[in-house]
Amino acid sequence: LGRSSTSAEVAKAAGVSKWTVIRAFTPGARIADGTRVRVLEAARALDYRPNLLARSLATRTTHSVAVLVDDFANPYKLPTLERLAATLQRHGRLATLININRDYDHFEAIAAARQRQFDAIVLFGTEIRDALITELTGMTRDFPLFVLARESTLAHVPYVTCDSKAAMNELCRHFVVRGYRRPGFLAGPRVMSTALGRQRAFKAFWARHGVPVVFETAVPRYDHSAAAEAVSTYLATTPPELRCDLLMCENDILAIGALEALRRAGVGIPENMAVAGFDGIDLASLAAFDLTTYRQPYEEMVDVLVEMLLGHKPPESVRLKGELVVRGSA
Amino acid sequence: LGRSSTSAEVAKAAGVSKWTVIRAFTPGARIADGTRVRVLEAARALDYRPNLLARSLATRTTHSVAVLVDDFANPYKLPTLERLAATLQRHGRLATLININRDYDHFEAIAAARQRQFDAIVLFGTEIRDALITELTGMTRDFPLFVLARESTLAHVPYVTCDSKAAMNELCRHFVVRGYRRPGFLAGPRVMSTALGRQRAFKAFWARHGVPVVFETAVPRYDHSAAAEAVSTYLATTPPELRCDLLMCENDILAIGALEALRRAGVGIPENMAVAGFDGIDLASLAAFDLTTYRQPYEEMVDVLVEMLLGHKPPESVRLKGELVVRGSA
DNA sequence: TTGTACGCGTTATCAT
DNA sequence: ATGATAACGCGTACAA
Repeated sequence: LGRSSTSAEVAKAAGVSKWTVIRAFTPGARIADGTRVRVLEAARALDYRPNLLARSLATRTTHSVAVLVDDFANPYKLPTLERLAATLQRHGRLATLININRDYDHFEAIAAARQRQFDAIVLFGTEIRDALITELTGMTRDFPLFVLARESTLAHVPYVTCDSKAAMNELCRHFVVRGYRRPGFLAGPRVMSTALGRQRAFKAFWARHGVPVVFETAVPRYDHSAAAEAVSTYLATTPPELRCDLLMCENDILAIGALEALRRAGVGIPENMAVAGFDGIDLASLAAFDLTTYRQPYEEMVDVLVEMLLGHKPPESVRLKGELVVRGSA
Repeated sequence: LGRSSTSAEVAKAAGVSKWTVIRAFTPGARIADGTRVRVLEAARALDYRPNLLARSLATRTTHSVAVLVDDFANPYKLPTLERLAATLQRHGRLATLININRDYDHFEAIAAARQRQFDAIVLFGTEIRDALITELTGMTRDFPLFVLARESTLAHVPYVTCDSKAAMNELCRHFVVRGYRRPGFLAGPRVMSTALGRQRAFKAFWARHGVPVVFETAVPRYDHSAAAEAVSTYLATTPPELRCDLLMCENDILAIGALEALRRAGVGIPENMAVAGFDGIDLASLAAFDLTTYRQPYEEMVDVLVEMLLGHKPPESVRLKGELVVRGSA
């Protein structure tokens, strides 16, 4: 990226040794004010900037973290990525985005991250079995791996997520107050869904209240059309009196798909069937959706994650509380 | 990221010199089959992987590119980022996401990218004056800088965009056929809007047809609520008979905001006012929006960009054709 | 305060 | 085919 000058060149220009140049750029290094000024001038003239690659090779730290993502269909990932990148940047770190897909799996990603000497790896809501993580990280207890927006059952792999239990309790208490008594749940892909624990918390709540969950289904992708299809099928195969009166969806995208199907079928929302989502994506507030949802505290989640990443905070799994957002759909 | 072994360690284990170890990992290097096998065995036992940092220092190429983004409000950026990351990965490159914002401007980003020896920089739809780019890249003609989803007027800075002129012509021909004769345009922030050239192309079309554009306004952010507000104001201050009968919005997010305001005001869509967007985001297809739009060929855009990035294709600015998607809103 | 030697882990090139 | 030397640009430790 453009031939830049080296410390040796600046040294020659300033009439000092290259190590003195390094010192001029090292905060808190013992160097005479006079020479420092002279060096900085020469450096500016030559547009010198320390080569961070060489520095990393020497210091064994790259100040860059790998962020693994496998589902780009959910809009909430965008502001989260934005916040994550910004927060890391504020601390002098850079985030490298690694797309996990059919052609590039977790193995390859982690191998690449190791070879490139990343300081840490963040699994951002990726679908992966915990056993696989253990295998990938080679059983190492101090492998700098963090999970964001998903739970892990591995004690040595800290995660930061939205507290599903607290969220579901708050949502369901609201549903109870509103008089809903025939709850249903629309889940996403099994592995991911399990790691989120939302369905579990949802069922636990109603079980405690002695209310049966009358409908449960899972769609293969976090995709509004998949959700719409599932709901359409449900409506087509279930007479109105047997249907749920409240459909809790695992995330907002699924909820939006559900709304679509209900509207198409002429089912009144929320009179005939209420709908709620999860995440709190920006678009949920549109009148077209008016979606009741639970907002993930993604800003705080990112902040906590980065603190752990930087070692400012001990690496411990954290579940953060979000915020119930009541709108017209439920 | 976990202490990995070095070529020297493998060398000792295999009873050869470290250069022989390197050779075993260098495709097309002259090495005896026997020793190669022996080395690879030792390497596997020690879980050796070449340190890409050291390699980069020696080869002066990092195989990683910086992607600068400043607006995360537009959902179409997510699939584009997904594709960009995936395509680069397929070629052994990694994409580092740099968030441009109030605290971290283009200067800082490009400085960081240079210091970290990125192979190239991609400006992904960022709002920036061309003059500033020249300043940032130090007038260098061969600075590996590319612009995605935006036009640049700098001859030495290649860009890849959706052809605004072709797109607007296609959209407007459709509008003409449908009988719309009072066009209006809702634009985004000025600098960015100019670089997109959509408004210009829109006006040019109607000028050629001798039809005046009866409404033009710009909102300060690409944000649905800003758009809704602007449209509400327009409706409040303009009697129905003076209003445009077609509102072309610079992107889908603005269009969705416009739809919101029109619905709230009880304006019939498309009878009283038709609405069209641009980008072709996934959600535009929802019945709640049913938005006529123009789909950016983001897959192809990314592919072409990466080809240029890798030097497989000469770095030339390209305008690609997208696809008109006619739906109920216009 | 400043200069020197050496190491970080690889690649390129030359000598054997 | 293999080993040795130099170089990539910077950091650390130590000597002057």
